[in-house]
Amino acid sequence: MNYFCPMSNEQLLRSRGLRVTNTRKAVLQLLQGSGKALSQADVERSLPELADRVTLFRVLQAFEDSGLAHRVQDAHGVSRFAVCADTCSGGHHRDVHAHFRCLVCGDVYCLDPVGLPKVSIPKGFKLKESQLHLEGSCSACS
Amino acid sequence: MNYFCPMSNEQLLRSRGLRVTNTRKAVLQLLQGSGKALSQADVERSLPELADRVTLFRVLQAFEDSGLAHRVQDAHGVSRFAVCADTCSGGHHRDVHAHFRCLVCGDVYCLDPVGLPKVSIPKGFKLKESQLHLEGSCSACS
DNA sequence: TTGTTAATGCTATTGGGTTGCAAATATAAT
DNA sequence: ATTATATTTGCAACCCAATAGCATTAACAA
Repeated sequence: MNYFCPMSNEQLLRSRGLRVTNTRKAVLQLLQGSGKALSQADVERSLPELADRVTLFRVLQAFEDSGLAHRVQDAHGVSRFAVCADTCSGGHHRDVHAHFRCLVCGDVYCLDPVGLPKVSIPKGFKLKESQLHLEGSCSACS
Repeated sequence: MNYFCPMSNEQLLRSRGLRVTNTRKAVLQLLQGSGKALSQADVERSLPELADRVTLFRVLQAFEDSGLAHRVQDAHGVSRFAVCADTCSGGHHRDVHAHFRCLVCGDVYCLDPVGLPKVSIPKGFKLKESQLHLEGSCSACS
């Protein structure tokens, strides 16, 4: 069991086959430090002058592709990114993601995964992944 | 009990406080006839020359606002619209929507509402609505 | 240190979503 | 039926997220 996993951000990036760059380290650190999912615009605002918009776009995409972070859409359909909870244990992804969207401030929070409710899927359909989206107001906006 | 409800589209529109126009009738009929949720682009493709883009945008928005249809986002965050299942019984909206997104063709299907799985919401958070998104491949794409 | 491969910056484009305002039209009032 | 009023529509214009192409730069391996 791996109770504590002091892997550095550099190791983390390398373990996913990503080269270590300033931009990636900074964005990864920002995502780790934030308790919520961040949009690209959030990153640009938090780290102005860090890198070009397109670069940030590709960095976030690379994080998703490599399994370092996952993508979730806010109430407006804009992509937000959050580091995966099981970062240390390897590429093992969860099947059911749960998120809470605040309809007032727009913030998106990751919740603990939950069990999939009994749903009857039409014949011939293949289920790959499922997400639960809860909407309402966060503690600050309630 | 209202086992059969032969309300016309015009009555349906009027019952929601919407004026009856050609565009609204056509879009409503299209949504009713389609087994899946349609994006504005889908509507434009199915009914070219029917109306201006902005008008379609507002028609779909009016349908959502009035409770005639509900909005669901596809895998790319684009809004899609589907007529509410309980059209006849009035404005009574369901709390838990379930949808299936096909990751291959992008189609979105409405599923029967399901019970909400037990989720622990952080303190101070207020839950208003919840949606379950299942992703995979539909029968045609499997 | 050098060669190879990946990452970045810049420019430019696409597409969904959106507002403001004037013209057209559905419905209510007469 | 006619007129008055409140909605709806069309058009032009705009914002922003998402992305492709390509030359340049930087990371890493040999």
